[in-house]
Amino acid sequence: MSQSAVRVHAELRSDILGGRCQPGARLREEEIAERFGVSRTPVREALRRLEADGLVVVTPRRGAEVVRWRDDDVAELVELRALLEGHAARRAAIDGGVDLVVLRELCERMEAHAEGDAETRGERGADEITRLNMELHRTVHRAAGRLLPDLLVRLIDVPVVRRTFHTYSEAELQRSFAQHRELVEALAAGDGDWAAAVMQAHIRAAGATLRSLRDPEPARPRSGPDPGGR
Amino acid sequence: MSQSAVRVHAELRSDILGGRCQPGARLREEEIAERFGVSRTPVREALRRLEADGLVVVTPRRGAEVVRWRDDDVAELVELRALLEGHAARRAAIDGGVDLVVLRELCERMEAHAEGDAETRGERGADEITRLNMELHRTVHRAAGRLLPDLLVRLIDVPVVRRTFHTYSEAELQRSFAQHRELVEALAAGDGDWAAAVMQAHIRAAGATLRSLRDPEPARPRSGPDPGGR
DNA sequence: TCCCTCGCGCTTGTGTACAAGCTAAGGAAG
DNA sequence: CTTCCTTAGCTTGTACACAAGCGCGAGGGA
Repeated sequence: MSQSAVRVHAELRSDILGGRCQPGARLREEEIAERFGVSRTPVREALRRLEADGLVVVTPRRGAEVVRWRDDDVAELVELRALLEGHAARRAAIDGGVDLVVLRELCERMEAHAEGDAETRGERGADEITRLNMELHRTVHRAAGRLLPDLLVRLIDVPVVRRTFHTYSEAELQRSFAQHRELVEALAAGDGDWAAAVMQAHIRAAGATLRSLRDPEPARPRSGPDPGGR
Repeated sequence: MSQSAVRVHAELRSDILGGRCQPGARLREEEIAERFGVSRTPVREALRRLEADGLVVVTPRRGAEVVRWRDDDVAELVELRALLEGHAARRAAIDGGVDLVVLRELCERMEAHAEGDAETRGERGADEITRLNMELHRTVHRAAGRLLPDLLVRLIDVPVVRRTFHTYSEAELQRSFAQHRELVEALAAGDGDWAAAVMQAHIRAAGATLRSLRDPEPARPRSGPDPGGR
């Protein structure tokens, strides 16, 4: 799985996370194989890995399709992230094995990226901020243990989470940055409870944005099974 | 992946969980293919799924080997199980969507299996108790959400956890059963904090047994990187 | 007009052959 | 005798071909 399969996996993953694949879209093996100029074998491998990542659902004789997130799933997602990332922050603060220099640098780079006017920043800036933010969180997770990061992948590498920063208002963005700074401060102080609390607030704030975003969005006509068609 | 791959996956999984595969043992594709009378293709699929389950580790050009658990991994495992299963119990108690009848029946069947003398019970009885216990826990998880059960699979379907009941003393077994009963009572009462506390105690008690078990066991000479070979 | 059934086509599941890379053993040189 | 290099074998990665199942549409009958 070293060469082709890895490439296909990474590419498809990026497509799904970046929203370039509609939720529910079928992923036919041969089509993907043709697109990447490889055979179906590495494609199958990539799809199975995406399934393990929780990004696609594969049904025995029907193939793979991009996973669809329901509203209650999103609510549970936020709940579990708050629980686990809060725990991660506490452990990182207590164990003291987290690299504060790296964290502060990530904070600075994020803030620098947001410096420009929100209008001129565009999608590209939001993508970069998203990347840096995920890197920051991941750094905390790694400091908290070996099993935890693998568990959190399924909760964080999710389209729904990935798009959050694209929708943040200026105020929400600033609050997010402030929470990052406070988190670093709590970690530096070795205060587990403080770190956990900040992280929980951070996650739940993002959750609130997500919720308000998903309510008023009738963009797609067929968002559910149409009830009685006549 | 519907027929052969599923069978191979299930079989290998059972072997690993049952301790019939040494941790660190290499799993060569052709060997397995021959054993099951299939080609390497479904075997590869099964191995990738086992990797997703966290039961094997596959290195790019070296193939798959049964995962090895270090002592700190086990400690973290207990920590995370206490956190997540505690949360699951709380949610199940609050939401009230858990089937108490099923839970009580599982309790009864477990206790019935333990009725016989510990000597006459043997391995077979411990296996059955393990199965029932996992079914009980899983029932609680399912009542707590849709994402949580998938997350917990990686923490529960683990050789070390699976073997717990084989090592319980009579007293530990009875305490475990009592905690199950108390958990059901807390769930019936809809008391989230109570349920979470019982579950946490239940998990951590098992963790203590695990710890005491792994300390005095110099069975394998090479348990670590031998320091200085001369 | 509606429903049931038959059959065709598309997609995935599996088997097989070949290519590529890693490991380890053996030989030659210092 | 030790060490490095070469080569051979083994194992995984990929391509390709065939088999099997499922869905969907067309056609016929009630």
